[in-house]
Amino acid sequence: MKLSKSGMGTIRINNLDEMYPIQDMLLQSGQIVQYEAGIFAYGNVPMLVKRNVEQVIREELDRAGLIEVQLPTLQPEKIWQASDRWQKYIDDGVMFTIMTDKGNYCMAPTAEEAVVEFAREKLKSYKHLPVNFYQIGEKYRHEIRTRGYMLRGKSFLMMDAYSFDEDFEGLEENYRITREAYLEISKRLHLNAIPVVADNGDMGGKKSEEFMVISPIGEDTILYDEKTGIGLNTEILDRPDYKEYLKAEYNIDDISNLKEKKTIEIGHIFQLGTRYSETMNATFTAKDGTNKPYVMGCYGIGVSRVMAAIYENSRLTDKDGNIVGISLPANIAPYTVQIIPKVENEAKMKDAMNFYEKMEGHAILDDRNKVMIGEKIKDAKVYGTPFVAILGDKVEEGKVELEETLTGEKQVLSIDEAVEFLNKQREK
RNA sequence: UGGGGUGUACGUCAGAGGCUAGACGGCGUGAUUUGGGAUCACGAGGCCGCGGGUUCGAAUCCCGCCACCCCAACCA
Repeated sequence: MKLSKSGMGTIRINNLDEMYPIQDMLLQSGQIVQYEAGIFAYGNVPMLVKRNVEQVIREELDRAGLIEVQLPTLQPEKIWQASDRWQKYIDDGVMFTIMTDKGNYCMAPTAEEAVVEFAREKLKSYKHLPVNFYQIGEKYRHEIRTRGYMLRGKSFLMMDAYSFDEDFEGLEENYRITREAYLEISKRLHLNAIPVVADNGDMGGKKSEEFMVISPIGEDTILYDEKTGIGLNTEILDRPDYKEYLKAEYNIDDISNLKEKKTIEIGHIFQLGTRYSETMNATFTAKDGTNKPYVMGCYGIGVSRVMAAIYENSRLTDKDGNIVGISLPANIAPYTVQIIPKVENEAKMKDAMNFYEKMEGHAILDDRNKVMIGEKIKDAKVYGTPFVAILGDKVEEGKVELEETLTGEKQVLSIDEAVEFLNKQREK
């Protein structure tokens, strides 16, 4: 991206929101625009960050054997009538509906109905199972209370997967595989997600786990065992038999290690069973020739929420702890480096163009005229590139001064060395 | 949906009955500058959230509404 063509002026950040400083910075610098509570536009960089998050999720789910599909965002009333959730969702007020004289529709708040409709035409025999379909698509929920900018909006990007099995043993396996993939995904996103059993620990029947990332901006609270890394629902302590229960289920006997931690819920996985397949009459032919409802699971990750969490984790501070910018992880940052040439110096400008082209789309070039270099160096902190490269009078020709924004460490490299070094950073 | 907070310029915010509503950024023009948020000059930009009231006079006081934010609740 060339800043001279990006419409960017110079940016000065004022008083930042204490609770969500980075998202406020995105707002003040025009990288996101709020239309009303919970509805945002994404500028180039946040949009690409979100896309990179998607890509990590995609790669890990594909590796785990899930199949990507795309289900409709505009969903007809009839499939919701089939599962008996149309009126419930309207009464709850969470669904955006479109009523026309030729039929009623909703903007997908979730996709259990849509996926059952999708699967029933294909999965007719036990021979076609197991399957786990996933999609990454926009979801719409009329949240009465949105929260934390993009952490909980009315329109948000979600990865939602739905597994289909013959029986509960199959479901257990699909669930286990997806759960493992979730842990890999959270590692690659630099978010240490802890699975927490969501339903009071009543095992058997329907199991569900939330993936919680410890964060001061979290909206939930969990009990975290600092010794074992196990996360627990705070409601567990309300059980009369909690001591025995913790020992039996988690082998925890020292409760003093349990600490309350604020967390962000980035994902949730469920063993659904036959609730949807039965009500929607979606069946397959089993080995014994009888028709049986699918045994289903569903699995969600809040992609835009993950993006927001990554941003809030990427704050750049000065010696006094003031927040001065953003430094994204190199494997998520769409641009690895922001190149700042001295524009008036023709040789440096030529070097910068050369460098920019060799970065093959992974660099921002600050080629704006009439902006002083000092101002550019300051502006370089708001797009979150993990590195800044300065080509000024102080550096000899053919070389760049490369600074890691997070640590402030500087090194002088030739352009080719810098390209190689930066490309390697992205692999991490 | 219960409790709390805030609405004044593009942004952050002053202004607590009195004349033409301010500051600092940002934006525009010109000059001087040019490695860690330059300086000066000039300029554009406001129905002081909306509606009603009190008053000679309201951004300011009163009533109602709306919006946004936060806490609970719910969710990814």
